[in-house]
Amino acid sequence: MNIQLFNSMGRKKEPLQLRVAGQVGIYVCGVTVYDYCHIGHARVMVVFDTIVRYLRACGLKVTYVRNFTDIDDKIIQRANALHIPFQQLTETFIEAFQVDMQALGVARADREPKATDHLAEMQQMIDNLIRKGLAYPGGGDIFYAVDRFQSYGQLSGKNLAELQSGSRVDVDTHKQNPLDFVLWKKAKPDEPHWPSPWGEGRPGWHIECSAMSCKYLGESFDIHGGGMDLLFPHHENEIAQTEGSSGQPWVRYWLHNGFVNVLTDSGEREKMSKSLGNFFTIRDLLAHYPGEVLRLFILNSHYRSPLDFSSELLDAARHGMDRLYSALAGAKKRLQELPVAAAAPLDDTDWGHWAEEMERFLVAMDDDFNTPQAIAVLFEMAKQINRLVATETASVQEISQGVQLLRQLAALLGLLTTDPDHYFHQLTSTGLGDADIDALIQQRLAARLARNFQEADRIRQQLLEAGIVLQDAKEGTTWRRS
RNA sequence: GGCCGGGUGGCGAAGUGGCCUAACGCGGAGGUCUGCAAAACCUUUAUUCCGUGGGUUCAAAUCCCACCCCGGCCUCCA
Repeated sequence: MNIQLFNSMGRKKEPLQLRVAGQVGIYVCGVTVYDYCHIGHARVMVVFDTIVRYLRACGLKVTYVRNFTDIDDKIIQRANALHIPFQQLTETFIEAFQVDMQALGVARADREPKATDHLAEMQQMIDNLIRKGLAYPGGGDIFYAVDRFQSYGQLSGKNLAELQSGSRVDVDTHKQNPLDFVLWKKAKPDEPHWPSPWGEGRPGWHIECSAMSCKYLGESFDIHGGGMDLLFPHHENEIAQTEGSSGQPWVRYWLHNGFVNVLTDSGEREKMSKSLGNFFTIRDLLAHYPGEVLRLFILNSHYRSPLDFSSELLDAARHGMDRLYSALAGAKKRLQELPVAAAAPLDDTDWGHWAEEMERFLVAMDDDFNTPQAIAVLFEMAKQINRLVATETASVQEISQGVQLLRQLAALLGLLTTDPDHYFHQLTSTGLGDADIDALIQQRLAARLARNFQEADRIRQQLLEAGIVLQDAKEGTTWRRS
């Protein structure tokens, strides 16, 4: 293992050196559950899912923690607007999140803590901060005093003076410094609230990640991730809270993924976000594209780069995905069945002629998780497999080994996880069932045998209009959705 | 205003000092196969132009300077 990763703290690539050899703790800021997730959320989840898969493939014991923010202003607003208890709202969208993630092939995290289950831990940390003189009460709220935390601004590369001069925040009169942030909010009427030593209220946003990550990963751990927009102020504040409270260095590596942009009607590109209302939900997209296509779309750009979203680009990703599965389909036909991916660790297997491909894939992933380069290796393998499949004299073992490695590497990216037949047959919202399609194929076969090509072409055209593409081969005709 | 990123072919996207006359994918063109197709395969698609202009170097898409443009953060946001 020779992983280099870009640390937002310091803004440069560094070798991954773990606190405890062979073990990694990783915390990723999850979603606020008041609405369906959009493609921007999909990006974070897919990116960190891939990183976790890769770390595990490298033989590391990973503990992955991903939270749900299930109490905040927007949740309260939305729940009030719908006249339902906020828990009902958050449970609905936690459930929706899980469904979406499964479709995207995002594995469950080892821990998926909710903020409202950790009030005690948060209060403990706030109490610590007060006792250490880093937090103070004001108007019933508890604030963090940023200028009492020495290295405030280190992560985002800002200093307090710069921040203040550009501040757009309405200054709360109870704050000692405009940049101070709230740890505990005094309850307002009609808001959910919990008892605390400082009166009824609810936690501020930043404190949950500090409290929960420490609970499940300890007061020091290896990797903390999230979207680029969380870098400031969220992660900056998390550091101030956690290190302020524990007095220890907290996170070793900060990873931030870039944004998904959308093109506006006027052709401008802007960040996709809930507040701008310009988002595409994962759910809507899954109605038109298999989850793996969304994954390929996301991973075909480096995780730190901005990612432009459009349906044309998704179509291109689907064609690319089709190509990979076509190679599998061809090999399956030739081998009669697809080899099962071996359970053995990647490095221990003798991949014969394919050793170079594996090496290139691993080198790409080692370099700050360069998935675009890793994907390029997959496409090159697909091409070689296609070539071998078309060569009468090719070694069956070589094909088999290639397919096995291709699937094993692709699986690290969450790709090629299903059977090609299933892949090509899914999402045919044509009204035609498999049996109908097969019947039409039989009719067409009869017409072809009778050399009635006009009728055969008519049936093919009929199917095409229903979204089905036929592929004639010596062994028979197969179909896939167009 | 401050602070970060980024500008690579028709599109997306790697590459960040010599293997770059620039990976990979999508799209396009021609061909093989096919009754015709589709898929696949072969050939081709940036030939001193890697935003613009300077500079450093034996050598730059890659380093430095200036400029232009785009995006983000500085308020909730993945």
